[in-house]
Amino acid sequence: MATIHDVALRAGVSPKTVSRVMNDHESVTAKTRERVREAMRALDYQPSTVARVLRSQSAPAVGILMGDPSGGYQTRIHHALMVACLQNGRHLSAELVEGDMAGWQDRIRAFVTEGGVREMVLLPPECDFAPLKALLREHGVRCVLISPTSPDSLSPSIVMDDRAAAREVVEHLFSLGHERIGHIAGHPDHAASTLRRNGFNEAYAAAGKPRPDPALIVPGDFSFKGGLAGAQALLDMDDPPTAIFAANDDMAAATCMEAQRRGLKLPDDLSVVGFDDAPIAAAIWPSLTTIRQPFDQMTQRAITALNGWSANEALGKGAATILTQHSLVIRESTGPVRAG
Amino acid sequence: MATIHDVALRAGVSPKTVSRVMNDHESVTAKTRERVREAMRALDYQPSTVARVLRSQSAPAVGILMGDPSGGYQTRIHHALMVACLQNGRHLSAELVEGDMAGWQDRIRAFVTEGGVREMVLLPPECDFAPLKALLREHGVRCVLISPTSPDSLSPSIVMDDRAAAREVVEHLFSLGHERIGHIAGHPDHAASTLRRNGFNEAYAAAGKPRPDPALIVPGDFSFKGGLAGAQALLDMDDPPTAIFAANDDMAAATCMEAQRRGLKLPDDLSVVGFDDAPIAAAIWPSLTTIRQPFDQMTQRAITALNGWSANEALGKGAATILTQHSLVIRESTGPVRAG
DNA sequence: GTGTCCATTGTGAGCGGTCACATTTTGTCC
DNA sequence: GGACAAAATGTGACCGCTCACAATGGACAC
Repeated sequence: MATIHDVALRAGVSPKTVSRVMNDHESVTAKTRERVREAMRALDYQPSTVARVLRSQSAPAVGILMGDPSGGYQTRIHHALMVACLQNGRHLSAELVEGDMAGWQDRIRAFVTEGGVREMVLLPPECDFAPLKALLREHGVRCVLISPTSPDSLSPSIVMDDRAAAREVVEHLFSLGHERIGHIAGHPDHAASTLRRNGFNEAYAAAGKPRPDPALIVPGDFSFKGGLAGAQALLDMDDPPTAIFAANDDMAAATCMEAQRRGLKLPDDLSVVGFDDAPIAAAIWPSLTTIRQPFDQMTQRAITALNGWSANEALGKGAATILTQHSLVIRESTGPVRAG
Repeated sequence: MATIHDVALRAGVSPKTVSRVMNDHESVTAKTRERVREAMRALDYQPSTVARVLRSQSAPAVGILMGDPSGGYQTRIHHALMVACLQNGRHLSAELVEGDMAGWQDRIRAFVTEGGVREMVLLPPECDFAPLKALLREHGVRCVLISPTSPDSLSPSIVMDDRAAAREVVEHLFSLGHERIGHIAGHPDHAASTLRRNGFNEAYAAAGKPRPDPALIVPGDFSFKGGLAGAQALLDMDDPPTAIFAANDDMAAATCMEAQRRGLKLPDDLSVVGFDDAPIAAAIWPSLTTIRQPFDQMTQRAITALNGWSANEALGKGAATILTQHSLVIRESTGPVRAG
C-alpha cells in the first residue's frame, strides 16, 4: 500500500502538498496538482482513512442508530443511506440501540468518540428523543432528522407530506367513484397517524363533500393484526365502505386478506390502499396501491444537508425542514366502484 | 478524553505498561496491573480504536457485505450479528454490495484495507462466490460462512440442518393425522430448496410410508407470488392435500391467503407450514407454524469462531462445519386433519 | 560483595496522515 | 534591478497507540 510519502517522493513534492491536493486546497499550482494527481494514479494511492481520522479527530462517516429491524422501516432507510453514502464517497457506521437502553449514554459516547463520527442521521423514534439529541450536540455531532414528530430548531429535518399524500389517496379513490371510504388509522403515538387521518378528512372538504362518517375511521396500530381487526370492524358494518385506506401497508395487506377470506373479489368488491410501499405491497396479490415514501431522496437529501452544513449554518439556524416528494403508486388493489 | 499517557502518569508507569495491561500481557505484576486499572477507572479511560487500528493495522471489527435487504434474510442476520458483536465487544462494519458489481474488487479492497477489517462474515449468496473469497484470502481476511451451498475447505461454515428441519415439519403434520401433504419448493438455485425437499421425502421413508405423490411437490421461488401459484396448483387438484408445507414463510403466507380466498378455514380445512420464522410468520392470521432459523445462535457461533481462530488453525484446516439448532415453532396455522 | 539471570518495566520510533508555522518562490511595481 | 507582498511549498511536531529493543530491578549462587 502506497503512503502519502511515496506519492510525495514520486511527484517530487512534500507530503504536505500531496495532502493539500487531496483536500482541494486552493493554493496549489495547477502544474503541481497535476503532477501529484499523476503520481497518485501511478501508485494507485488510497489515503488511509484511519490515519486521517486519528489526526483530524473526525471521520467521513455518517452515523445511524438501529434497533430491531422487524418493522422494515429502519432497514429500508439503512439501505438507502448506504447507497447515498456510497454515492457521496462516505461511509456509513451503524450502532445498535434497542431494548433496555441501560447505559445508552456510554454506548453513544463510545460510538461517537471511538468511531470519530461527527455527523448522524436520526430516525424515528430516536429523532424525537431530546436527551439523545442533547448528548450528541454536547459532543459536537451534527444531526439530520428523518421524519421527526416535530421539527427541531437546531437540526434540519427531512420530512414527507403525510397529509397531502393521504389526500391524494382519497382523491384517487374519489376518481374511481368511491364515496364510502373507510380508514384504518395508524398507531396513536406516531405523528404520521394523525397527519394521515387529517389528510383523509381534508380530502372530503377539498372536494366539497360532507365530512365523512366518523364510524368509517377505525383505530389501528400499524400491525398486521391491528389491520385485521380494523378491516373486520369496517366490513362488519351494515353499510360497509367500498374502499379502505389503511395507514400503512401491513394493515392494508391484512385488509386484503380479511376481505378475501369473506369471499370478496379485489378490487371489484373492495378497493384497498396502503401507505409506505413496503416490500409486502408489491409482493402480495393483489399488489397494493400505496404511497411510496421517497427513501432514496430522503437519504440523499440528508447527506446533502450534512455535506453543506457550513453553508447551512451561515444561512441561519440550520433548522431547515426539507420536504421530499412522495408518489402514489397505483397497482392492482384499487379499481372503479362496482356499479349499483 | 483521557489518553494512555494520562493513565500512565496517574498510575506512575510508562504508557507501554498501560498498553500491556489493556492487552492482557502476561508479564505485568498484579500490583502494577491493579494500579493501572484503578487509574483507568478514575479517568474513565477509553482506548482509541482509531489509534490502535492505525498502529496495529487491524481493527476489532467484523465485516459484512450487504445487498438489497428486501428479502429480510440479510437484515435479520445483520441485526443478530450486531447483537453478537456488541456482546463480544466488537464492532460491525457493513459494506454495500449489490446490483452491478462493477468494480467490486476495488470496493472490497478499500473496505478491507481502509476499515482495517481482518475478519468477515459472508452470507448467501456471496459466501459461495469463489472470486470474492479468493480476494479476501489474498488480503489476509479470515472468513466465516453462513449457510453456504457447499462447505469451504478454508473457512468454517455455520449451517443449520435444513433436511432434518423439513423432516420435523412433516412429522409434525403426520402427528396431526395428515397424509396428503403438499410441498411448495424453494428457488431451484438455492441449495436449501433441495435439502428441504429431500427432508420432505425422507420423512415418508422414515415413517415407513410410501413415497409421496410427486404431483404434490410443486415448484416455487421463495416469493409471495410464487407461493400463490404453487398454492393454486395444489388446491386445484382433484384430491387436494390437507396440509401444505411451503419452503419459506412468504410462500406459506401466500398459501394462507389463497386458501382463505377460496373460503377454506385455517387450520381446519388446511394446515400450512412455513420455514424461517420471518416477521411475517407471526404477523399474519393465522400465525404460521414454521421452522425458526437460529440467527442469534448462528451469529454468536460466527463470532466465537472468529475469536478462537488461532485455536482453530492449530486444530487443523480451520474448515469446521458448525451445526446450529433450529426449532419447530407451532402456531395457529396447523391443526388436526378434518375428520372424514 | 558481585556476577548472573530472569521477570518486569521503560525508551524511542513510527503507523499515515494533518496542523501551525517557517520558508521559498513568484510576480509586481517603481 | 531591488524592494515588497502574496502565493506556493516545506518543516517539524503530533494525533494515540503499539512495536522492537534496551534497561532496570530483585533473587539467587558463588
